[in-house]
Amino acid sequence: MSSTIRDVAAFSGVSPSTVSRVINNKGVISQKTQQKIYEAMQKLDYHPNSLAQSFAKGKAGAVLMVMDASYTLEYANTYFLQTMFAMETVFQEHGYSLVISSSREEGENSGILQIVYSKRADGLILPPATVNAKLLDSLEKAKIPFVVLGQPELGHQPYSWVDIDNAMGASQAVDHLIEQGYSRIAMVAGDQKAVFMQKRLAGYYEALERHELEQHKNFVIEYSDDTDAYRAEIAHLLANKRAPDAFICGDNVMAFHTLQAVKASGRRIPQDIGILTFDNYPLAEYTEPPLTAVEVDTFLMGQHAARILMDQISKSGSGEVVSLLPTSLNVRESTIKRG
Amino acid sequence: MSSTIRDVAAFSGVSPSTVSRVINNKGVISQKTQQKIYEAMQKLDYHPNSLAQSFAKGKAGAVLMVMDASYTLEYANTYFLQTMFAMETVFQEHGYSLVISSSREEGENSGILQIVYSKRADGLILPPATVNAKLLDSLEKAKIPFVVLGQPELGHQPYSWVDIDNAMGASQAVDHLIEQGYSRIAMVAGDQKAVFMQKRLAGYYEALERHELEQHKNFVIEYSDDTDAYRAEIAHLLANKRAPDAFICGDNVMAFHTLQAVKASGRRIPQDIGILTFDNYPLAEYTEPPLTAVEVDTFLMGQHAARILMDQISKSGSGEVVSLLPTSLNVRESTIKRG
DNA sequence: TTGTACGCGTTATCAT
DNA sequence: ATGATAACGCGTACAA
Repeated sequence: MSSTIRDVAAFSGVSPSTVSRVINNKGVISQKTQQKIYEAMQKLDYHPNSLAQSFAKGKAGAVLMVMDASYTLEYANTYFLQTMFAMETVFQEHGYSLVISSSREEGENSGILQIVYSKRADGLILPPATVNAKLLDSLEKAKIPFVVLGQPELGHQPYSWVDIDNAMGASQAVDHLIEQGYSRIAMVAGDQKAVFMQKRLAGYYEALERHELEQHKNFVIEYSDDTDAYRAEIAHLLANKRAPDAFICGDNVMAFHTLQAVKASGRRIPQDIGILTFDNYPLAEYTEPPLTAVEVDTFLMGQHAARILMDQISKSGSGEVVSLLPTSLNVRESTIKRG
Repeated sequence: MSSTIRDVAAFSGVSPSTVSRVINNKGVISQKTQQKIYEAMQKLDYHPNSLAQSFAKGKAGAVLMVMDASYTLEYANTYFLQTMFAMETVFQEHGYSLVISSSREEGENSGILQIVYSKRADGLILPPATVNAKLLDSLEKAKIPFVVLGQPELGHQPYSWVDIDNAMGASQAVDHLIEQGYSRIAMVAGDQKAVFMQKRLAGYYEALERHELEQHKNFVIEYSDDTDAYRAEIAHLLANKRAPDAFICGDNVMAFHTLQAVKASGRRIPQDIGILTFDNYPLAEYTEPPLTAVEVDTFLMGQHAARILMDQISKSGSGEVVSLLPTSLNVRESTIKRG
């Protein structure tokens, strides 16, 4: 059996409360007794029972991060893990531990609530997909703070969230392409119902406007999972006399197929056509030519989310905070038209 | 303030212990009181305080998974997350929650031990890199079960670990290539000090022997991060009259560069040269031609590790278990020589 | 089948 | 600056 606070107290000839004070750096304690107590702890190999501490304080000392299984297991995971790592680092600094749980079924949040109700977590990090009116209501009642990782669907929401500035990313992309001498810029978009996609489109339009470029309806291309169909579409588009001379792609897979479709059409990259992608996955730099990418600092994202949550937990109720993180451009060969 | 077991007891006119029995399905309770208690719990919106439960039982009800930051943040993460998801699923089924922590500095495991000593976890999942004599000793003393995720460095170790059968993967790869009519099979290896790499080499040699093929020393190629140098090396190798006609690559990046080096040399894939890779990352299927890959079921790996750990935790001390998981081959165009 | 009483290890309040 | 004492919410012998 491991030793308890009482053992330490007995060994050093003081009361348990004094030992507790030393452990928590609370109140004032004389140098002498403090010394004695530290020695006793050493001798007895004492380690505070964190479960008992949590229990006594009524604080779990833990944060629950929910991962959206359906989403997380796809591409996004490369990023998700960095985000998680960043958060764990912040929590650790604050003496909190990170608990992971998965939302298995859409809209089924009983697992999350279970943990909240059973008081196993002092705060939550949630993926946008799990957030719905019912959950919000429950969390409100339970008075437990949370931060959403990604911009939520609805307009303004009475809670904190963190996301990268997708509009800025698209805007940067357009600026760069124009600077490189491209002028007929197309955008390959995935699911336009997703908030981040809408933001990217908004940034794209904003930049075109800023540069006084015409907006061509057929320059916004809906990506299709039917690869052959998609490549045919690109080929068709390029055959047009008013074809685009640059593509901003929504993700690496779209970029990959676009790249190959463009090459197949006989156009040279980057001399004839520029290609730029959102997200910078490990293999993006290995394409031919390497892809210029809108870089997303997911580490920073996790860090921000974690810090905001820590704030809410300590100064219980510091209002909702929204954090839009800047993107940056990782310029590679695929868009270098001018030396 | 939320209601406690005492409130429920009072409300339903029984003693707290009876309520406790209902919660834990222990002992025998009459249908009638059981009914009453359930109703009371409902009415009072009662949820057991999991912290108090853990405290009373002296069990954390949690498992700690350590992630090797230096490794995890690289490519492997695509897999790591699936493994984590699988584990979380298993733990959840057993009523355990999953706590994540990162090992930040090499050999610095104070964080892990901190959690163990403070009794925040009942078991551990560890990456091979964290395991050293000192930690083993501490864990032994603390009597806390753990499972290592990946075959450890040293020979036989007195603990459980789970890994994929790397030798089998290499063996399968060779078999497939030979079946397709390739006969001069080279292997591109990364760091040969890594256990998994040694196993893959062993499988490769075993298969060559089984097929009575000669082992050429220069057919085992040490991959170099200096891309240009590596490609030159491949070019040089291919210029040789006794050049390989197939490459088994240690990971997707090696495969990518090999692919491009081979193409640059004017050889056709798969007609002239076959290329096969370990690991199947999202973008592996998007190369030209798509890469045949040794598939690793990381979900299964997590599941096994979690189950073994759950076993150790419940039947405290069921001896060490070693689990080598089968690989499978995802055949794509890059090795289809024969229809 | 149910109730009583105590303990789990720590913190917090109130004295001293 | 330190000690005594009472919680915290639950589980569990033991008694009934």
